[in-house]
Amino acid sequence: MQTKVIKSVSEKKRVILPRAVRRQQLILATMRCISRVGLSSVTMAQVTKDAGLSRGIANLHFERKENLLIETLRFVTDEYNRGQAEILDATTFSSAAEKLAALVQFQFSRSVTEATKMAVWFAFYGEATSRPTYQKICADSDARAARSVRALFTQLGAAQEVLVDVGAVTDGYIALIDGLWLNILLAPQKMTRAKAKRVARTFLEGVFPSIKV
Amino acid sequence: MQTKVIKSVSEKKRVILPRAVRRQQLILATMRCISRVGLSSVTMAQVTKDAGLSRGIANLHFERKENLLIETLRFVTDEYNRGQAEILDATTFSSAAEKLAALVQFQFSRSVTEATKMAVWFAFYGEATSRPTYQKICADSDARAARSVRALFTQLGAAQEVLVDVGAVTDGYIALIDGLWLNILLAPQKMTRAKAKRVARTFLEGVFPSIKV
DNA sequence: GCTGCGAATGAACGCGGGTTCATTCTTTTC
DNA sequence: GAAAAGAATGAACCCGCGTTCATTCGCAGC
Repeated sequence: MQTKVIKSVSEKKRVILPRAVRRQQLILATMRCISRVGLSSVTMAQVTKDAGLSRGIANLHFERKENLLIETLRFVTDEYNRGQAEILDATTFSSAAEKLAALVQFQFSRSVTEATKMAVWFAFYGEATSRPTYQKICADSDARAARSVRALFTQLGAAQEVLVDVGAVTDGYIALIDGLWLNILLAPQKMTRAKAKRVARTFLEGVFPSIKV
Repeated sequence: MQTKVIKSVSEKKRVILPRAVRRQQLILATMRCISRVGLSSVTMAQVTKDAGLSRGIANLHFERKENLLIETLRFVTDEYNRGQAEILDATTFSSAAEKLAALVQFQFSRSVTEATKMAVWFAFYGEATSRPTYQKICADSDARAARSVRALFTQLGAAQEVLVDVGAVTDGYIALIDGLWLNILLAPQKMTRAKAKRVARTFLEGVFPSIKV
C-alpha cells in the first residue's frame, strides 16, 4: 500500500525540543481549540492532537489542564499589554495626539482583533466570575492597561481649554473598546474593524475636540 | 433526636406543580449555579440540588442539559429585551430626553446588573463563538436592542443643531454599555453602578449637548 | 374509595475525559 | 562507546457526569 510506504517514511521520528517551545506550541493549540469548540468543551486530547503531539505531553509540561488554561490566558493578556505599552511608553511620537492615533490603530489591528484571540479573551472573561485566578489575571491586565491610557488622557486633557473629567473619560474609553471588541466577536459582519475604529475616533474627537485622531 | 423528628415530618412530601413552574425553578437554579461555578463546570446534579428537586427532573422537563442552558440564555435575554422595550416603546414620556434618562436608569438598575445575571450573560457570550445557537440568540437580542436605541437616537439627533452620525453614535453607545457591564462584572468594587451611570451620561451629553440626562 | 394517568424520584449505567506511568527513544557526559 | 538523564509516548485507569428507567406517589374522574 502506498499509504503504508509514506507512513513508514514520515512515521514516528521523535523530536526533542526545549521546554519553552513545547509550552508555546501547546498554548497556541489551546487557543485554536478554544475558539473552535469553546472553553467549556476543550479536551486535552483535542489540544495535543491539534499541536501534533502525544497525549501525555501536556501533563509533562503543565502538570494539570488548569495550568495550561491559566498560562494560555496569561499569554494573551501579556501579549496585549506588551503591545500597548510599546506604544504608550514610547518617546518617539511627536505629539500626544499622534500617540493616541497609534493606540486606536493598534487596538483594532488585525493581530489584536483576530477571531481566535477575541474568542479566548471572552471565553475567560465569561468564566472569571467563578475562578479567582482568571479574575485576578483579567483585573490586573485591565488595571495596567487603564493606568497608561489614563496617563495619556491626562496629558491630552491638560491641552484642552474645556475641563474634562479624565477619570470618567478613561473609564468610558476602556469600556467602549471592550464593547467594540465584543461586537466584533459576536457579529463580525456587522461590526468591522474599520467601523469600530471610526466609532472609537468619534468618541475621542467628542471629548478632545481640539485634536483630529 | 429532634433532628430525626423534624426530618421525618418535613421529609419527602412529594409536590406536583405545573410544567411552567418547574421549568422556571430549574432555569433560576441554573443561573445561580453558573454564577457560582461557571458555565463550563455546571453539572445537572448541582442544578437540581440547588433547585431542591430530584436528579431526573431536568431531563423530564428539558430532555437534555443543552436545552436547559439554551432556555436559560433565552430567559435572560428576553427579560432584558422586555424591560428595555417597555421603556423605549412607551408613549408616556414627555420628551425623548426623559426617555433616554429612563433607559440609562434601567440599564444600570440593580435588577439588570445583579452579579448572577451579568455572570450568565458573559458566560454565554464567551461560548457564543463556538455554539451557533448561543450566537444566534445573542445576536438577535443585540440587534433588537440596537434597533430601538437607534430609533430614539435618531429622534434626539434631529433635535440637534449639529449633525450627528446616528449610526456611529448608536454603535458607540451600545458598545459603551456592554463594556461598562463587563467592568461591573470583573471589578465591581472599582466600577459601581453609580459610576457607570455617570460615565454613560457623560457620553450622552457629549453627543447630544442640548440635553441634560 | 378506587383506579389510571402522569409527575417525580433516584439508583444504576456507560462513556468520555483527565491523569498516571511503564516504556521507548534522543541527547549529553565521561 | 557506554551509560545516565530526561523528553516523549500512548495504553490503561478511574472518576464524574449526563442520561435512562423502573418504581413511587399525588390527584382527577368516576
